[in-house]
Amino acid sequence: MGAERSRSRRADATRERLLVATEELLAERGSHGAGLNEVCARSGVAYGSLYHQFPDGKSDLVATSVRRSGAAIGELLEVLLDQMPLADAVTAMFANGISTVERSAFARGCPVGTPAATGDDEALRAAATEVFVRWRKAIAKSARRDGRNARTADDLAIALVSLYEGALLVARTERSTRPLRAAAWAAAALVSATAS
Amino acid sequence: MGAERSRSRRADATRERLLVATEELLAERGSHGAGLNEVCARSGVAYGSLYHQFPDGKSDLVATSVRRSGAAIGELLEVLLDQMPLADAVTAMFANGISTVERSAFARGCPVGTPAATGDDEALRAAATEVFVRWRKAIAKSARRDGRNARTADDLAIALVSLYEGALLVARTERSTRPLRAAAWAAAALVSATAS
DNA sequence: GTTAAACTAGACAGATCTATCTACTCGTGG
DNA sequence: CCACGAGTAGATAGATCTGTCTAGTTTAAC
Repeated sequence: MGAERSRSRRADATRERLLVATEELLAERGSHGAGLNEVCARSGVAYGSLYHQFPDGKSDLVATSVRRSGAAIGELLEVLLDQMPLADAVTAMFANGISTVERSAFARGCPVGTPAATGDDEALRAAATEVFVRWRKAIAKSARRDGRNARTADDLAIALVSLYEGALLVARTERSTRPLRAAAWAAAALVSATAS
Repeated sequence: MGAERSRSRRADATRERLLVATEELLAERGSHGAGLNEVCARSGVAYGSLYHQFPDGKSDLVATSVRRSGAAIGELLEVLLDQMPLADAVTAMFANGISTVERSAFARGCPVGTPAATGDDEALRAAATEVFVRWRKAIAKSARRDGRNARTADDLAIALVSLYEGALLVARTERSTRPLRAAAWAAAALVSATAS
């Protein structure tokens, strides 16, 4: 489908810089707090270039950023789930979350969940939903492989995604990794408690 | 401490209307998305009155609102934990969350977690932290009463709060109560899995 | 090398945001 | 009754936000 029109290297680099800056700002302050002026300032891209790359404006930029961030995390998750048992992969994902908030000195939360929490924009909401569903499907697949029935696997997957998002939110709010460590422990307990 | 200066009935009513409107808007769109113009429009209070009641402006209003919402939920939680076993109280809190998002047609999330997710304001962050700590302490106390050791009780309490916040976020994003129902199931499983 | 399209650049307009300011009304104590 | 402070009211200022516009630069095809 895509029919991705080819873009020049320079344009690709501009898009990339814009998306990186947007992702950072969204993870820090959500969609309303991420102003396009600051996106441009942080990325070093001129205001006009933004509207050339994203003709539908902020809504387009934000939805694209959420999809991109979500896909990156989803790929990591899928690779981990292919390489190790569910419990270990989940632990690794929480460790990744800890690293994210620590590296940013508790400034950044989840680049998907944070904007989704405040979004009144339909494109953003749809993009975040797609991301959450992808994550959940990957987890549920692994959970079924361990012998759980479909319903249990789905519920477990949904709960793990919710726990991850909530723990990131609380950790960032409290400026402590403790919520993420406690959630990682709980996630492991949950995985083993639901083992067939 | 407090030394709460007495206020007239009229002033109290004005404060109340402002706080109710602020709480709604914060639960819908977070702190950056809740404009003071809209707070006034929704509450029917004039702009000037807002700055009379909350001289420190938005920061003051938002932090007060978060503390108030958090205290109300905390009181409900504490009452439930006094009246029934931990597992039942947790289930009731999730049912309460389901009712919240359903009544607002998935427009509103948690009036504490939603603004906290996007807040770059220190007063807001501190208020939300206080609220989370209060909730967690109530849960941990109940968990210890059931015979869990202090560490397990604390970790369980933190995880349950995170799960609640995350499930509200995901449910609102996906416009479905399924995440909250799955999280309620997971919360119950977690409580029973950690029983001594 | 020339030309057209893709891309970059920043000024500008209109809306909205927070905060302040002055004028007005209400309620209560003397 | 009246005077004074508490509270209400909305206009206004200055900053910031999104989106548009026009002009200039780079890239790639011929």
